[in-house]
Amino acid sequence: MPASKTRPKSAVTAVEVARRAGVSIATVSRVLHQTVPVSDAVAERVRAAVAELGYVPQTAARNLALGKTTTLGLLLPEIGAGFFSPMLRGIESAARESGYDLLIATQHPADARRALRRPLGAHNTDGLLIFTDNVDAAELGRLHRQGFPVVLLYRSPAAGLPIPYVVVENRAGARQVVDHLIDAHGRRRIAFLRGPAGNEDAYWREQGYRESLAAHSIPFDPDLVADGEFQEQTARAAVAHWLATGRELDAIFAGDDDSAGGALIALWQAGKRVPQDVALAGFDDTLMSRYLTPPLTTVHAPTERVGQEAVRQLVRLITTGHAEPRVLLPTELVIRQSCGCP
Amino acid sequence: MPASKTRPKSAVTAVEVARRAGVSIATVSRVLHQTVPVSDAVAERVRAAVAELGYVPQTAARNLALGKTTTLGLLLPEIGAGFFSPMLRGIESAARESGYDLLIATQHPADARRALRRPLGAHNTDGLLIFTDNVDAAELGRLHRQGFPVVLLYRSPAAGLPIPYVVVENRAGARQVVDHLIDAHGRRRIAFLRGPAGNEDAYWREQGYRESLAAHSIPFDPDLVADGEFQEQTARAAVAHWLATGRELDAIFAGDDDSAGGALIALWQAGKRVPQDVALAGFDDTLMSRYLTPPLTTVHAPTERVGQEAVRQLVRLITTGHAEPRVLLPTELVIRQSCGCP
DNA sequence: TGTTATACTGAATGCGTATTCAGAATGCGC
DNA sequence: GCGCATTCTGAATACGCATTCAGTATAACA
Repeated sequence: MPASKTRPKSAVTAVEVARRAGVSIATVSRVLHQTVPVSDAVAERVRAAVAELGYVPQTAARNLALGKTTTLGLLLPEIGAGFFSPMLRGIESAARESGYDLLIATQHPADARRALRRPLGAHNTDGLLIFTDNVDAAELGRLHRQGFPVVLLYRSPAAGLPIPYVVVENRAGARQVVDHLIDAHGRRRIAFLRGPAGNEDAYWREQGYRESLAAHSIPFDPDLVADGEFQEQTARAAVAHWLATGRELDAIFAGDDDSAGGALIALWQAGKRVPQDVALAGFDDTLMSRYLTPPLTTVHAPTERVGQEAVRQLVRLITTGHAEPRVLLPTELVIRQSCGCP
Repeated sequence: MPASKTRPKSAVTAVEVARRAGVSIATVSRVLHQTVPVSDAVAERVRAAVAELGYVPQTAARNLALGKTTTLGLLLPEIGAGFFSPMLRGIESAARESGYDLLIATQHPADARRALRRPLGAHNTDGLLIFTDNVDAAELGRLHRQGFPVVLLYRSPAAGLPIPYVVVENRAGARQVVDHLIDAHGRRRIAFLRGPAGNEDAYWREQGYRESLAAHSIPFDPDLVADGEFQEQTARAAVAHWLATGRELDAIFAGDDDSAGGALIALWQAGKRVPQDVALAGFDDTLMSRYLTPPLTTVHAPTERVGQEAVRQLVRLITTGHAEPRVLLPTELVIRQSCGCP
């Protein structure tokens, strides 16, 4: 009896249920899964035994026999960053609706050994939702080659890898806010707080920004672009620097709401009025944005839906082998007061 | 070959590694787990085979053989409520450090059938972190009787159940803020926005509030207490009602930051200045609180540490069979401007 | 060189469930 | 009342890993 002392003997097994009901374990299984008709009398006896003993099939054994886990893996860069909350809710609810459990793991930047120790939860889950830039293309390629179901969130796969992904309309959203700043409020010196280099959201938001300027014949001015890194502190410093060096600007489009918050602080500290002196807009529509003073005009990203949609695609991929190659969710301009609207 | 068509044949098993390395599966296992010395030559061959084949032990089989899952279950009432973010981060990081995976589930109020279908992840995890009021005492008792490791978060077990739990110093924290409003700012008509009935945090915060009043010989006035339900909307309505009916008050202690946010909106809409006319304080120190105008004086709840500590205790319980019956984490007064401080 | 201790290794077994395959019980027609 | 089709049911097996038990080769010693 290997490991007999470490294993809790309390667990009720199908054998005991079978003995109690006077049948074989095969019949127990049949009653539980309704796969083959079982005579009423026997079924009733089995059900009674199950109830009395409080029998619950052992997940590990079930997984082994079935060759699947009914579990979805979620790989995040770090947890609890505020931004993830709605996404997590979407993922959790969609997973539950589909009957899947949710296994969460985070991948920290300098944590390569973990990937070695347990390659991304393969064999541990039926599929993987990946939302992190720290999984390199090679790793993704490996998973894909093995036919392991993967869906990417907020990120497209490296060229050539046909891995389904779910993203939001960053470019169009950015285009819309900047258009609004120009068209509705007549701003033309619009600065941009860029996101982290290599970040896809950051890239497309900048594209939208440039596109809007171009459409309004406003020349792109590199002096009006700085790195906000999607971080409050960095953004604050960048804006403070602009103001200290007398940079002329009448609006700021922040790459995300966090950096918008930082910009707001810097503007306030420099005695600039928002939106009178400088109009401000962000991106994401996080919880915080409506609590800022003035409330932040921003672009709503359907984060919760991203989570739901990703789960939906992943489940499709697992069950049917096919999924939408790319799901693009619309963003929506949310007008509050920081842009100058009443 | 049962289920041969549903099971992916791609998975590399220990048998293949063994064959390739010219050894038995026993030796493969020995090399991987370093339990028994293996000659260098053989070990090297095995390691090479593992690398070439990309072998990863099948979790389900491993769990079955070992009788444990190395996974912690987390049961939440609902996910992504902002408040959970830091807690989740604490839980995740602590779990990872201890080498455990994290399985997340939510328990929705009217979801009794789920509890029947799969009783709380027993047989699925090695232990459970429970943070919800929807698990009744009977269910907890059942788990405890089975010897299944459970730790409660932000909640104490029903009387008599010796289940370890982790909570924060609600009473002392509340006492401190109210003391501050009275001592530092001379407020004496201090209203209280109570949390949900039956919620433990809500209960102890009210106790702290009453205690402070009593210590300052201020009579408790039921007219200055209303249900904020820890919700912005409800709190806003309650405060609006107070103001509309001319209730006299010079300060509001909100049971949590969300209701403080609601109170702030109601005060602002009624033309009351904060903190000049009415001082305001909250509880929790959520991300949002420093973005309010004026920044919210509140009580910092060490939410992330609660998560970490709960995991630590749960792991102790799993590995040693014992844990601290009760962990009480300190809160800390965070003074910003909404109370009247400069 | 023979003997014993030592260091490794492989065959066999158990974990608990789902499923297959063949056999037992039941019902039907004649 | 017998044979045959039809339902049901149980024994056996596979899933993949970890472990035990019984070895076999090697080194140490006399």
